[in-house]
Amino acid sequence: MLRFSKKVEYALIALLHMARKSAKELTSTKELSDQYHISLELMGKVLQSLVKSGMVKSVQGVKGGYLLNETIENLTISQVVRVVDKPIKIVKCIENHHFSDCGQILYCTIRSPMEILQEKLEAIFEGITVSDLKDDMRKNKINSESTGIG
Amino acid sequence: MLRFSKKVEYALIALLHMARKSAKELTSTKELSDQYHISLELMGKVLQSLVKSGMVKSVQGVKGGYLLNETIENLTISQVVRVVDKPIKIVKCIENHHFSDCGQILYCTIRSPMEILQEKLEAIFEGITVSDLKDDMRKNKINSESTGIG
DNA sequence: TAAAATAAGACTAATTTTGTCGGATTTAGA
DNA sequence: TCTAAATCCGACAAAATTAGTCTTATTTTA
Repeated sequence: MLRFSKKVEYALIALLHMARKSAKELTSTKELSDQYHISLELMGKVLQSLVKSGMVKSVQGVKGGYLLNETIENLTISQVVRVVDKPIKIVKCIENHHFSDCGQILYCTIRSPMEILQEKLEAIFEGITVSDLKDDMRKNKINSESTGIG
Repeated sequence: MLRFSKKVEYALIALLHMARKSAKELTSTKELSDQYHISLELMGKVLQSLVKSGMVKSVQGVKGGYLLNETIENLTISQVVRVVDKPIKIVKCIENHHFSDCGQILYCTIRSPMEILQEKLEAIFEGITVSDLKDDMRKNKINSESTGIG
């Protein structure tokens, strides 16, 4: 229906992988690339954007690698998507108010409701942390349903 | 962050347009194409898939056109997306259980949580009808937040 | 019969996503 | 000090998806 990019998948896999290690243990690009069959270069780039965003720290040189800089409870899916992809909107016309992309005012019959939908989606992505992924989210499922957060 | 295809946009615009007319008044492809600056052929194709799905009826020949077949309260965004796009999943590996696309079992560290996320997203799309779009969803916003439906 | 409309499939173009390549920098260890 | 293994980074290329076009057929009103 709507799909995450590979970059997002790879980022989540990498973060989860690191989260499952001890706090000081490094993870290399090659290790992730081998274990999950991901292109070394692509995996590297994704990790580099995670570094830029401050989510992970890098250690350069031989025996270098990456480690989490944040507690995984603080890392939301929303942040990850924003960091490795562009912060794309559900429809183009709500992106930076590009009215020029709309044929005319009437085109925007759906604009306002789409903005609200966008907020709802973001609320979901902000409500899920990497920690939830680690726990498989299952044990939180009933709870989140009853609270209406998801 | 995640984007609807143009087809989905066009379908929603078309359905909304029809919903704002009287029940028996026809809407032609040209009318929509002109008013919203949408390619005639593309708009036509989208309308044809709406017909196939039973959401709208078509009347052929001169003075033909389309009209809603369902009450807009019954038409959810989820249905519209499924009809004009493929029912794409948030990650590929939960689509028809294509395990072959996963490098290995461990690749799927994120599979199970993604399935749950998928369910949450679908719940949102199923919770919004074309009728909500017509009403601009604003008046329903506070209500839906408190009920947790959105 | 002509014109205006839907129906439908094949094809092309544009865009986005995904992956590759080449080289630069950093650093541990022999 | 040299080498190897790692991060870093930008440009490029390939693949996949999306968007749009073209052509032709069919339907139906006037």
